[in-house]
Amino acid sequence: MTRKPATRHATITDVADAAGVSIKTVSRVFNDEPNVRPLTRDRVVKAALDLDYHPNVAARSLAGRRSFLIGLAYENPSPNYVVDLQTGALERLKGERYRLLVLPFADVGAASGKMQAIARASGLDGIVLAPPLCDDAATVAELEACGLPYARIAPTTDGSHAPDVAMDDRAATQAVIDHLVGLGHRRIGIVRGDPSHASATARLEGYRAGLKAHGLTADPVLEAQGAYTFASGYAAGKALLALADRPTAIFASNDDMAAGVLNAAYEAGVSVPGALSVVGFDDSNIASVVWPRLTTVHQPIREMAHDATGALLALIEHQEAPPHQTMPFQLVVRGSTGPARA
Amino acid sequence: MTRKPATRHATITDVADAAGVSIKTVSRVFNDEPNVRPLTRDRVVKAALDLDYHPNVAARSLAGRRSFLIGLAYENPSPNYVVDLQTGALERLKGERYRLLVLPFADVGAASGKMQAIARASGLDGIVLAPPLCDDAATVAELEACGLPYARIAPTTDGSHAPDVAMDDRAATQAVIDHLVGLGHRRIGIVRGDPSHASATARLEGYRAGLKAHGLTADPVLEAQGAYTFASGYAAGKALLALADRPTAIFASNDDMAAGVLNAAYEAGVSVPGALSVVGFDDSNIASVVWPRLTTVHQPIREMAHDATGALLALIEHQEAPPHQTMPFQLVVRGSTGPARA
DNA sequence: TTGTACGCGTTATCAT
DNA sequence: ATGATAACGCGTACAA
Repeated sequence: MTRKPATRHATITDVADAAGVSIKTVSRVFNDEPNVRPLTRDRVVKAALDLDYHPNVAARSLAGRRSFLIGLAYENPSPNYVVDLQTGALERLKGERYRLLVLPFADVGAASGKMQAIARASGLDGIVLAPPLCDDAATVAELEACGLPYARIAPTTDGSHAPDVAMDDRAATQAVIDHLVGLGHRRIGIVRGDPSHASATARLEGYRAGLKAHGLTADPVLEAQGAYTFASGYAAGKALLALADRPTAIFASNDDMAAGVLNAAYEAGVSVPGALSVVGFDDSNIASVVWPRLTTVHQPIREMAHDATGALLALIEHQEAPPHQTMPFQLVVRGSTGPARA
Repeated sequence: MTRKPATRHATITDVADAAGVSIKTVSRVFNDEPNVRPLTRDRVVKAALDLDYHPNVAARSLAGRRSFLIGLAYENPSPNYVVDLQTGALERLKGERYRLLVLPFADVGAASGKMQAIARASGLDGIVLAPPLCDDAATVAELEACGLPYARIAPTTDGSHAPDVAMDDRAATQAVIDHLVGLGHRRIGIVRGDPSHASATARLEGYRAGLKAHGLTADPVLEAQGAYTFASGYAAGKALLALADRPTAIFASNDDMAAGVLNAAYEAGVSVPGALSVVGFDDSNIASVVWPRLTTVHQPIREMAHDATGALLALIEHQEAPPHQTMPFQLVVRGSTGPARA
């Protein structure tokens, strides 16, 4: 077993010496700055290659006053959602000098008011806020106050000057109701999302508005409370199916809960979509993994995370953000919905 | 709209002045070094609080020659697995000064040979390697050569001096076979995992050894190839069920594929567990979300990630790693397995 | 127990 | 187009 030689890594000075230029010129080359002759550039590049030189991140951060680190803050119980989020952000960062720090929180309370401290402790250049943090007034106010650049993914509330990439949850949910009513359903239940997520409210509103648009009256009994988790969907589904006058269709405010409803239906011996139609929201991985496959609203989380990250970069580098962006939603009809029984 | 005041953050010098001490003393306080009178310490702490002082991460990294950044490298198609991995690592880091950089790779090839460059580009102090990267000879050799501290999660191969937290995949799979044979199954199929994952081989070996232990001969026809994804499991399940002399039980090398098999069974009108028993591996989120719930091997991924991260920290800070650790596995029997038909 | 002085490897300013 | 030199904010010998 050989001892690791304490090889000092090559520094910018080494490269400068080897290339016969000053360190400033090397710096220019590595920062794609103008005013360096192609020939000089080549010499520097070659010297760097020879010496296996890599700029020191810490030194760059210290001198440049920026870390090239951005955070992705979220509080979401669904692994599928989380991975989509990360993937989108990471994809945008590919090829950039920025790196991503993931910042999961157990609940909004754990993040609220501490965001600035976390950002400084980690030396972040900016933060991408995913639901429900992006809708937390305290968090937004804090970030706004301390001037840290941030962007929001799928916010449902206003009151922020930060760039964001949103989707119209309310309209999407209305489209769900249209679909179900079109299949002949009249008694439609809902499993509400975690009330601390603003999206839960938007979807509930869309549900009610959808019913109203078709001349149906919302029945409080059919509005079961969930928490965006599989277990909560299962429990809510069980309750809904135990109703004397039970619904022929259930809209779950996300896919994980819809999967729970599906399970409750199996247990109750209610066939889907024969005796019960089920709709989810998100079109996350799980929607295509359960049986029958879920009819759901496709929410382009990856793209949203991607674009929000891009907006944040623009904000950091040019102090200006692209305009507010709204993504189109799309109802994906699969096997879990069918005509209402005559 | 108020303009953000260009407030220079307080530095260690400001705190030193305010507390009437030297910067070295402040440094001592913030690094929990001995030899500072309680009274002095209090003065420093108070001054820091007043000035809202937070140590500058970049300066610390530069002067201290370490970034307090560790990477978590993986290549895994299952969101559930990935989130468990991250959660475990993050839990261990809670309260420490270290931060986590996630490093997902599209495939081992994308990581192989580039790990060192990535580490230097991001200024990592160390890396946690998850499957299948932890079993990639090139990656391990590279890390070994450049002397970057690393730890491995659930490795299936040897040839590394790094600490690791493993599980006996082979024995676990044998236990699966024991369970199935105990239920009267004789014709047992397998959906193999992605061959680039060493775990796929270990599980295949366990499968074969399990059969042999019960005097059963392995039938190549029953060894379908999968890739650890839902879709691959679905395809493999379909193929297995289309066999003239089809299996009465199928062991899928991970839960995602087991869910795929379940879907294939539904489509083929084969009832589970009535006409077909299905077993997964991992006990990831999806195992409890499909119907029927999957009998599977519980792999404590979070704990493994947690402990491997801890081992890495020990390696970084004390140049010595805790001994190799093996986690116990556990067969979780749920609804997807039942007695073989007479 | 406390302080001084230097170095870490860059970026940035201002010459040239 | 290029270079000299001063920050950047902190850790660390070494001294007191």
